[in-house]
Amino acid sequence: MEKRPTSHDVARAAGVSQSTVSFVFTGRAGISPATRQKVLTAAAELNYRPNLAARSMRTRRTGRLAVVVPIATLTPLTLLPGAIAAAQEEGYVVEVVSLPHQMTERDERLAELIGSGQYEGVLSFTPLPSAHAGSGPARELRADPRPEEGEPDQVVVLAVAEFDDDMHSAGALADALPIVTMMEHLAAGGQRRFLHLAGPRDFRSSLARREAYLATIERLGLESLGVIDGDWSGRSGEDAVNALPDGILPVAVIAANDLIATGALRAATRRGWRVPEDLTLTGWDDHPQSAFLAPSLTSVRQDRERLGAHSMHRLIAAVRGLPAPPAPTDLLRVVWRESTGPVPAA
Amino acid sequence: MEKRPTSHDVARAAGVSQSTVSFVFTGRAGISPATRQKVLTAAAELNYRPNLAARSMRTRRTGRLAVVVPIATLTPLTLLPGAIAAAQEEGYVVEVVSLPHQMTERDERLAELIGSGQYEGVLSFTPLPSAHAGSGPARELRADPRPEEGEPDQVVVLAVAEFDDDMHSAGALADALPIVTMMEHLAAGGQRRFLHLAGPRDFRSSLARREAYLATIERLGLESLGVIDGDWSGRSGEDAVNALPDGILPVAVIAANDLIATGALRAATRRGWRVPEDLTLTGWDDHPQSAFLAPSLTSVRQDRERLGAHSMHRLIAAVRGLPAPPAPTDLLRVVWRESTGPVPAA
DNA sequence: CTGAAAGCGCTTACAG
DNA sequence: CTGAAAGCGCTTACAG
Repeated sequence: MEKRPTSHDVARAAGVSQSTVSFVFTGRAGISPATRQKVLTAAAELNYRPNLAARSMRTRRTGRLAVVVPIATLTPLTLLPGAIAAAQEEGYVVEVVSLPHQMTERDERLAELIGSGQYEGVLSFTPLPSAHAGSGPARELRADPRPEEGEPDQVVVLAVAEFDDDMHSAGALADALPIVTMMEHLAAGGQRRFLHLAGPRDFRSSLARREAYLATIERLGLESLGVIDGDWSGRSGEDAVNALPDGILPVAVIAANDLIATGALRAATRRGWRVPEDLTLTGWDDHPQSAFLAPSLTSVRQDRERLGAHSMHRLIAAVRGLPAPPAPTDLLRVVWRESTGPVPAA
Repeated sequence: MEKRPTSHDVARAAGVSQSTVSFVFTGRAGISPATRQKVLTAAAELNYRPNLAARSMRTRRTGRLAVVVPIATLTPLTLLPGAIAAAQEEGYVVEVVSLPHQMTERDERLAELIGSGQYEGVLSFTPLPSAHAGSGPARELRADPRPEEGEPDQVVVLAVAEFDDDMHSAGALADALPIVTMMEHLAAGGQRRFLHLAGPRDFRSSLARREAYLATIERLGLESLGVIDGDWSGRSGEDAVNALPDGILPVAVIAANDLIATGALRAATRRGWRVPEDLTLTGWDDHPQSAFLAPSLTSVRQDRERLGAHSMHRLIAAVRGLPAPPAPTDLLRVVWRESTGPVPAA
């Protein structure tokens, strides 16, 4: 195993100075095509690649971004492929850092990360402690670009707490719009009585769905049996439906996610309620299994790849001091299935 | 925003030479406790942190590992948290790199990655092209440690194609053992007729389950209706059960994963077959929804966090030239539920 | 259009 | 036990 060739080696082989080699590789203007070609040929021959540590030392730019993920939750991981691909396209490398669960440790680790000088930006898939919101060496960005020029040492920290800010900025309740769509469809089909199996109150996505439900009940003059709080789990859906009194059928159940809906379906089946004749049911997330339940579950599909890519583009824009890119639209789509009766024409 | 302090700044503040500061931070022996303390105090005051790019340039070690994930598949992502945490504990930083789907592009990108000099090791969650197996600047390691000393420039590339090698090395069929466990239990309960809904033949995990199924049929002298190939999808499970002739009940269906099992359950329900009375059913993966199907699905739970951690430890051992750590055991556990009848006592 | 030279912040023999 | 000095491989004014 020989030593890696350096720009000096390339320079010698090409018969030019070392700085010329550097100029070629940094794409600086003013190198004659002939020289450029000589350098490139020599470099290819030697299998030369610039040493990025050395470059980073001079430029004081690392080209690295960190993505912070909570170790316990897997859901945010599904955003990773899109985010990573987006960063790679922009010439960044992304490191995934997992944060401890315990609050104080977590804050420490995060502070260390931000202060390490290793990253130009940090994207958090988990809510940030308030200490990092707008103070200290880091700033939490919402939508505004970096205000000042010429301070590449500033680390941009961006929390993507479920992308709520962005989605909300795209129009009130935009992120819960499918709830409205589904309810309107069911109401048009004759459903008058609704029930919402909600997620936890401390998730903004959960709150948005709840609000969309309530607003739609109000607007369309429907009857609501209420909102039953849950914790995203199948158990909470099952318990909720088991606790329902007899004689409330027919009812349209709007669950906050597929897991809750699956639990609800299980309970309804056990009680001998027919779906969709007695009870219609909708979920959210479109898990792979949902299409194969009996009956198959109407749900909402999210383009998580585009969502991940968008969040990364937002971070990179902030790092570069550019305005935030527009939030993507059409990320959500209702997938109609048997649990809501006849499938409407697309 | 001031400049980051350097070791010179710390030296000046502590009244020692710059090399002494370096010695303290690299943990070199032979620094008096008093001096050490002075340096540490000054460093803390200035909020000094060694510049890792500079260090990396001198030491020629990057402290960075890459994890390669196929962009389209999310399953391997569930191994990430464990792998990342393990690397962090060992003092490495891990970058996640997504590979293009197209074969030739993919190989190029991988070669570039390996040759980039940026990583001390590469862990692949996707099978590697054969070109990288044992030739070129990279080596694919299976279980043997790095043979030679003193060549830190060598990049260790480790493919974790479903961890098959490792699992197999832990004992033949160890990774499909739960299939045996489940079949023995069902046979003990009186089931004589079995059917296997398999996954694709080009997955080693799928093959192992198939072999375990066939071997157990043979060993216990059971009747097998055959093995029906599938593609891991719910559709393949649904189609398989729909295509079954009448009059084969009772039958014990062993599905290669939960998705196939969910499709099979749907079809069985549609045909009016009672589960578990007429047909018992098992899956694999223990998806969150599986516990809330009606009936709930017996499945196999994998400790993916430990699996991810193990693969990372294996890579790190190889990078350091140490022997491979022993493969973890007890990573798989059968979760008994309604779809196989009365739950056995734990 | 090209080159000589300084310097980014460290580590590490080497000398004391 | 501590320090002066070389050098890792680059980028970038500066001079020609």
